[in-house]
Amino acid sequence: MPVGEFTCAAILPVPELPEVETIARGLAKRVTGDLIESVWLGSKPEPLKSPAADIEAALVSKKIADVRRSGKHIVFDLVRNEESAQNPAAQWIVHLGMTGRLLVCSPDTGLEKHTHAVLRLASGRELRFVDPRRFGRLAVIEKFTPPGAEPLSISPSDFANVFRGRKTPIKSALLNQKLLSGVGNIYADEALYRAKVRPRRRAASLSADELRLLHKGLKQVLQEAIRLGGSSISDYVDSEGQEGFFQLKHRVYGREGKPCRRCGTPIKRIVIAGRSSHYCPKCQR
DNA sequence: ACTATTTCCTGGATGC
DNA sequence: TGCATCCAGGAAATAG
Repeated sequence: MPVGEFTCAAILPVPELPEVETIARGLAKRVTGDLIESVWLGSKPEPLKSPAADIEAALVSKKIADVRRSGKHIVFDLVRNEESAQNPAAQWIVHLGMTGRLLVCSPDTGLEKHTHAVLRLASGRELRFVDPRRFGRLAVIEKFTPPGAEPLSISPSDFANVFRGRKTPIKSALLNQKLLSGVGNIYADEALYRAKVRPRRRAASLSADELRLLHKGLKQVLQEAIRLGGSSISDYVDSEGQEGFFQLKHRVYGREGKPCRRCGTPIKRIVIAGRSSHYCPKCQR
């Protein structure tokens, strides 16, 4: 499956901030204004963070006023049919975990294995949640607040403060959703490469310059990935879900042993807190 | 208050 | 060919 410089993650990436952004935009285009007529929730308790009855009660007879991203969460603003979009009665929160997908399809489409939720829409279509590995989560809440700061809007000084005094490796700090919301394994590695910082460095040991570079590199790589993902939204076909939206050329992630694009040194792979981490031993210090 | 480790879960890849 | 084993990783739970 790996094709050229792309890893298999290019075909079915674990959704991080840019992927979730792309998915939320695609969903917003397709289901905004639609009415949820009924809800089916499968498989016992697993993917449900709220009780099934609560989810059903919150969704049924609500109109989807908006779909957007917050961290790695997809937020559906729900309003009662006759009400305006201004004051959502509730929010449906979807976390895709590693393998979660939201499909908009015709009711005739065969139910995929591991389908955990089906929303029947007034337009005649269905919105389905499929998640083989079941790390994804569904919840309803009045008003969602992300645990950490948005990497795309945090100020440089707030960004620096996030890491102040932290002894944990910078890689782990980047992955900590209570600090920053939305950064996953791929973009953490890619941002550290751009900042020329090794993933094992203690977060607190980064200089002001390195923190500036890390902030800039993180924003750049996230925006680039959103841009590339966004360009393929127009290719969405109802039955296909969110396929093929990811086209970023990784510089380190999944490139163990391959030459650094900057200096040719073989990229190293190490494990930090159980997560694979990739870096250039020459460019990153 | 932090930090590190373990656990959940399944499909795909690998090895014998 | 088939079966066992390993590995991927987001985030919550647990332990220190």
